Amino acid sequence: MVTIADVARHAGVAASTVSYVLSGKRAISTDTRERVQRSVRALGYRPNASARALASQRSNVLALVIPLRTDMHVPVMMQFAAAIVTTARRYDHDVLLLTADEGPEGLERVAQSSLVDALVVMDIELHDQRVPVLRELPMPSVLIGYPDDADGLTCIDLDFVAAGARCVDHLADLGHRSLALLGTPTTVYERQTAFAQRTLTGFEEAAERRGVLGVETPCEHTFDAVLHTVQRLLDNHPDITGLVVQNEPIIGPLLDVLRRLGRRVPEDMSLVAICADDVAERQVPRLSSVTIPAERIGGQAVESLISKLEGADVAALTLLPAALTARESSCQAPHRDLTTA
Amino acid sequence: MVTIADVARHAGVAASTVSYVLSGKRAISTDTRERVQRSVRALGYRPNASARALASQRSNVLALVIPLRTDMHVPVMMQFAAAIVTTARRYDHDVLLLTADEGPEGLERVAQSSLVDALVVMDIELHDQRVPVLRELPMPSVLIGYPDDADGLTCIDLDFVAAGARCVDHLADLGHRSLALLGTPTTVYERQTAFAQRTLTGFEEAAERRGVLGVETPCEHTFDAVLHTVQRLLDNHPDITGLVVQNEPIIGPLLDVLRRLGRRVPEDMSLVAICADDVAERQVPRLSSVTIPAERIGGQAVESLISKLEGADVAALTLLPAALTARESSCQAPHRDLTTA
DNA sequence: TTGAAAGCGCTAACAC
DNA sequence: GTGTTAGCGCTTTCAA
Repeated sequence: MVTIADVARHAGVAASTVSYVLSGKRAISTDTRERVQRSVRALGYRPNASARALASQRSNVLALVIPLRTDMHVPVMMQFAAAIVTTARRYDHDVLLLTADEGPEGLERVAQSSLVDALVVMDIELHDQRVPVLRELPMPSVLIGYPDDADGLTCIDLDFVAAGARCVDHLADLGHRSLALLGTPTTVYERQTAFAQRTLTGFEEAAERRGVLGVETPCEHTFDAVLHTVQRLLDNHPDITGLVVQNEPIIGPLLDVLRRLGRRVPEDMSLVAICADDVAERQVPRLSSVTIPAERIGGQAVESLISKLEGADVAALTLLPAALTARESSCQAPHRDLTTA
Repeated sequence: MVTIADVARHAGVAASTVSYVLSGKRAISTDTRERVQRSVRALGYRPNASARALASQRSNVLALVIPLRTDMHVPVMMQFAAAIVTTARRYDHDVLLLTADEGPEGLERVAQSSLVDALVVMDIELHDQRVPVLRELPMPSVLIGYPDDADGLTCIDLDFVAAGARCVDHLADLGHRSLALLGTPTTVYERQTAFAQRTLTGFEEAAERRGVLGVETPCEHTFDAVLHTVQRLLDNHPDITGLVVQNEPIIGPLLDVLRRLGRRVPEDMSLVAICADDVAERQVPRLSSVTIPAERIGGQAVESLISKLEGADVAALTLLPAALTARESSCQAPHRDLTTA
């Protein structure tokens, strides 16, 4: 292994000079700098990460806490992870992967052992056990998600309340009077996962405000679950003409089920999804949707963290606006036969 | 920050004694051990990861190189990642997440800076640029995937040649004479991704051996792509009655397309997928499939790596057998009208 | 503009 | 069974 001392000897300078050339933290004469750089290349020197971290009190590693549960095995998680790793690398940081089931102790472990400099935490619940822990940790963190008590924490997320409301408004504007939210699996609500709960809130409030019926139901990922859920929904509420879907894996099956039940999309049933744009666009018909800007959220989470590491202040809460793109799956509500009313 | 010296002082012993209590690397009297453990708890001591890594030459971190490309944004990757992280934690290791597009330099970077002790590399290509690099790296690695020149490397994967062949055999046994492999997107083949190429090989060899027609076609992830690919396939080869699918995201759309084209599954068209079991089981009809044992592969990859770190020899190549589970999507080939032959 | 030297917090060889 | 001590490879203060 090549050490900084080897480079120093080769270049005929002190080890500290090599260090300063590499870090740029003090002025170096052009001659010395070039000599050192040549030696670095000649010897193939790579600074030892542990030594550097020990001396500088900075590991240049961020923790990423991600849910690896089955009810969350969805492509959008990969998009978040990709954005976070890519952005971290741009700021010369690496990413340590933690699963959510390590729990609060996992956060304490990596933070208090100085394995990482900062944390990105996903899959936030409204009353998240990790929130008080994060608050006490001696290092910055960013939550992707918005818990109930976010005091003293930095949160970034899509404004899911607005997302739920935006879907209702879109459908209500088209004349739909009875809507349903087809949500995530039950376990996600039971955990009080923030994005799901907030969407519910937005959906309810908007339905109330617009004076339309708003029914909510969770839905598991199997085809049969989709079939039965939709059947029950339409049996109990035959007037429903508008569906809001927040459940990526069931989108394909759902379209299929509606076809089987003889409901044309959008003529008989309008659909709006909350999902990644590419998912919405590769369906037939292409879905009207509120996009989940995973890249932007992930990228901004890392940038906030880097800013905090540099001592800057960052916004406590960033809720990205929920933009709806109307595509082919939603249209004017079917004409209601007023004589039967 | 609480250091080992603080604990030593509190317990009235030398720092090295604390270290030995923690590591168990030498005998300690019960009395001393308990006193030290009490001090550790009382002070909330956590060993500093960098200091430990620097002194012991072990970071206790594994690198995981995973593809975060769009053509790979599939749940099975999450399953691999989950298994790898979970198993690593069981052996007291953490996982550093690298994206495949860091390339060979990324591997050198984390290895030569001693950021990690060992590497798990996924998404292997037949002629993978990283293979020669891994061979020269001063630390163990395990490939999930099987490149052409695997000399001196440790590889673990499903036996995809056998998987492709197993699907053909299953369908041929049922009397099907014309088969097609509906594969991954073109880019995956262009990169010569190992699992896709080897499946192709197995499919071809088995078709040849069984004397049946075996047509192959890539397929993108959009609904339209599936529709056009299948249409073209059936136009060019109207005799095809058996389909092998190796493309998780299109499974739903494919079933839909076949229905639209008036082909009942399995009566008119038998289907066998190469995918995770849960995906196969949540379709209607439930799919006959060769499972991708992501948990087992990921778990075993980490265990091999841990063994190697401990100096043990491990098998150079582990190909897990391809087991086919017959479900509802495959059956006897439809009766052929011999008069038209 | 550069060098010397003191740590950073831990492990492990050596000594008793 | 336990303590002493010399590093691990780097950063950064202090001094020149």
